[in-house]
Amino acid sequence: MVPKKPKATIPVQTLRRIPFYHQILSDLESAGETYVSSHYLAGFFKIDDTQVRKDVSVIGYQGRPKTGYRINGLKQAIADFLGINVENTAILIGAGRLASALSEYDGFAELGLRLKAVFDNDPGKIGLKMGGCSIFSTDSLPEFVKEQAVGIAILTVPKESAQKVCDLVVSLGIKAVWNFAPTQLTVPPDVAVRDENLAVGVALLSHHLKKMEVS
Amino acid sequence: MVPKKPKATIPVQTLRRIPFYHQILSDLESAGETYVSSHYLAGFFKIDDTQVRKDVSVIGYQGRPKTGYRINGLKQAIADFLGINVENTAILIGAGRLASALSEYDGFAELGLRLKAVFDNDPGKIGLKMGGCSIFSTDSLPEFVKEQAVGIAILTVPKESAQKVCDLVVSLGIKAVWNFAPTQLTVPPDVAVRDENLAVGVALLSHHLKKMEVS
DNA sequence: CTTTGTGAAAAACTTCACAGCG
DNA sequence: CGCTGTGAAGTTTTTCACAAAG
Repeated sequence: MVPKKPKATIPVQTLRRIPFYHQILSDLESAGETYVSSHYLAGFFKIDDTQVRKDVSVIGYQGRPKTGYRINGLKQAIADFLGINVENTAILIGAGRLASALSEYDGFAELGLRLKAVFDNDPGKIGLKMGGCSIFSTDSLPEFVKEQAVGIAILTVPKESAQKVCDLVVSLGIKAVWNFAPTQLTVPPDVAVRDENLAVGVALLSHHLKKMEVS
Repeated sequence: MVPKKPKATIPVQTLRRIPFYHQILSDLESAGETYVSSHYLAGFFKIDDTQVRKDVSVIGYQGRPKTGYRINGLKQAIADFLGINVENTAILIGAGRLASALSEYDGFAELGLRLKAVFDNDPGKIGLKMGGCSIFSTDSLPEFVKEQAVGIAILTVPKESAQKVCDLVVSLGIKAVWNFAPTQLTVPPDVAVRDENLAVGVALLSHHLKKMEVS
């Protein structure tokens, strides 16, 4: 009779899996499905059904024996849990090709991310458009952040300037940094950084290939 | 007196951290440093010094008391361990903007990744160049893979066709898939998939922001 | 009979404590 | 001392076992 379990401490591994659930549920929804089982969801990871059920219980959703989880109900619960319904605002710093690819990425909207502005140092780029936003000079960044609420700073700058730019946005009060530069950033404890480090992908796949050779 | 410890089973978490060590070491090397301590490396993660030393021991490298780890020695050991010295060959499927951003990513070479060819279905793109490679028709993919050894297939196709393309490359014997489409792929157990899923980044950062609001 | 929910057991991962070495 | 290396202890995460419910 108690549908919600706030649960004080959320397992990190669970938190990592939740976005994947959201994506799988979106795909299922598009495919016209309405119910899904923990077993089906577990199949996408190397985990047991039970773990999926524990994860769902952390999210605060309840399924039904025999039928499983209502897809749109669970998807909604995940969205609430993650806060991706609230529409987070974001700015993009560094208007290179990666920025261009990201800004046109249609998944952003679905995840509640709203791109507000793009910044770059190159005078040749200032004034141009990217992903429906104008490109401004990085010099105007402090002013912009003071006027507009910005949730997430997306960094697509060269690795040499990544830490410097990161320090800047942190000093302006931004609490979430999404780093695409191939370098490790250091931030105060109250700021979250997500490193979208391509080296990890290369490394894991390369390791898999090497392991196969041996065995 | 035994410098190497092959160690049968490698902790997954360790495997995830190793690429980050590699990157940090590269940065330190560029900065002209020669030695690094486990304490320094631990500072980039929320982990203890000890864990770093365990990770290094898994890699099979030995440090020196008082001085720490030789940066280029450890970096080399990681490269050997991951197999990124061996130069893995890769092909890119889906010649969109993301592919363009990836193909010009200079970190690939440093990680031993060699892009061999780009494939796309759009006749308007075939024959053009991307990242120093020619763009071929996807129809010619089977033939290409038969002739050339391909380690990694990089998927930058729309999510609707991702699974289909994945099945194709798997059927051609490719054992490592790097998926940039926002969907979950299913593959046989001997094939490794790395999902470079942007939704995870949005979700984790969004959750952090929501958590801050509450507390 | 199938699938969720959950306490208990098992496994994996991290930290502690301290030996060893320069 | 300062820092690595490692067995033991502690914590977190996953799996097992089984009750409950349609």
